[in-house]
Amino acid sequence: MSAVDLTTHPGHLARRLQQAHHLLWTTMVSEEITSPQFGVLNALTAEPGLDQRTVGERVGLDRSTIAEVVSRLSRRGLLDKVRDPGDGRRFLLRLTDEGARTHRKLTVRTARMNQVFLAPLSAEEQALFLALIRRVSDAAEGLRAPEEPASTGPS
Amino acid sequence: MSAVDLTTHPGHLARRLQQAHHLLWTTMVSEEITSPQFGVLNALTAEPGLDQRTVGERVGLDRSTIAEVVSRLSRRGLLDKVRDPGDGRRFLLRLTDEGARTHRKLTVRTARMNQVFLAPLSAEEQALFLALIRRVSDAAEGLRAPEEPASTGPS
DNA sequence: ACACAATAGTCAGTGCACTGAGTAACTCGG
DNA sequence: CCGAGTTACTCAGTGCACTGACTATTGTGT
Repeated sequence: MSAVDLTTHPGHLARRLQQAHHLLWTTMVSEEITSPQFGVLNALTAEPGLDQRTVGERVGLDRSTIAEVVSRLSRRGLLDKVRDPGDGRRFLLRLTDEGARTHRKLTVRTARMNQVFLAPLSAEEQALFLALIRRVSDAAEGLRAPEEPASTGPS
Repeated sequence: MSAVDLTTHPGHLARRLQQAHHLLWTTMVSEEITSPQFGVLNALTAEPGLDQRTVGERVGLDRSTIAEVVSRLSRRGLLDKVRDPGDGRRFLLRLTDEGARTHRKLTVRTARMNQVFLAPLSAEEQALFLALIRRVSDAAEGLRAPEEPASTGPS
């Protein structure tokens, strides 16, 4: 006994929400390009020539995951990856023409998909919904780095 | 140009939310047992002897994923898996003593973790937050099965 | 009883996500 | 200039998640 109601657990609901989103994405946007991959295309549309780590930061992918996503996109010819001549550690990423075209095409579809996804909510609820998720995520993200502020303390 | 603001995309935010949750879970609840695994323990606490497919349904895991999760839990001795004598296709699942103990222990910690996770929101906002996620997920889930009602139409 | 459909589960393949260990390249203090 | 630390990336290992193909069992209709 003493089982818990999972529908009051934000983690469980977050997982279900992502599953629901994945379902809509594959049917309404693309079966080839995933949502994180679109995020990378989008980041490189905004800032071409970004290095791999920074792209990961923009999209919310850690160093290992961004490497895999980038290698898939590059294998499909959607982006180019070249060593930074000024810093031999970095890889600079840039969309190919086809990458840019793919991004344009998917942008339209994602907009439609987001509308359908959020359709059960009123306009105010939609804004509130997004704001609440952002606040919770940002707060938890903040717990990761202990912040060590430029100490005004002793020594 | 014409890049999009990902912070207005519910899919992106859902993914970030789950990452944030994962971070808190591993630090505050357990590094061994994952959130989906806890879901399975919880379902079997509520309804011991459930078959594998139904457990997956309760927790929101498809047939392939529930198989993997169950095999991990069974390998660690947290549950037993036996053929249903009445239906040779089914496996019936039941927690071991250690499985039940683990569930009890983690229940306390998940409650604490959920508090921390939702701490940035007021009590009303928390309730609203959970309700909104549920509504969006349920609605998208409903789009999966086309519903084909017991047709009153022509033969 | 026998063929056909439906159901429970497995398996292979792909993709996201995190950790920890390792490598190459840069930076900074002496 | 040179050694120590930092940074960007890779690689191996684990785990969740979905699809599509396959097997075994059960259930149904005639």
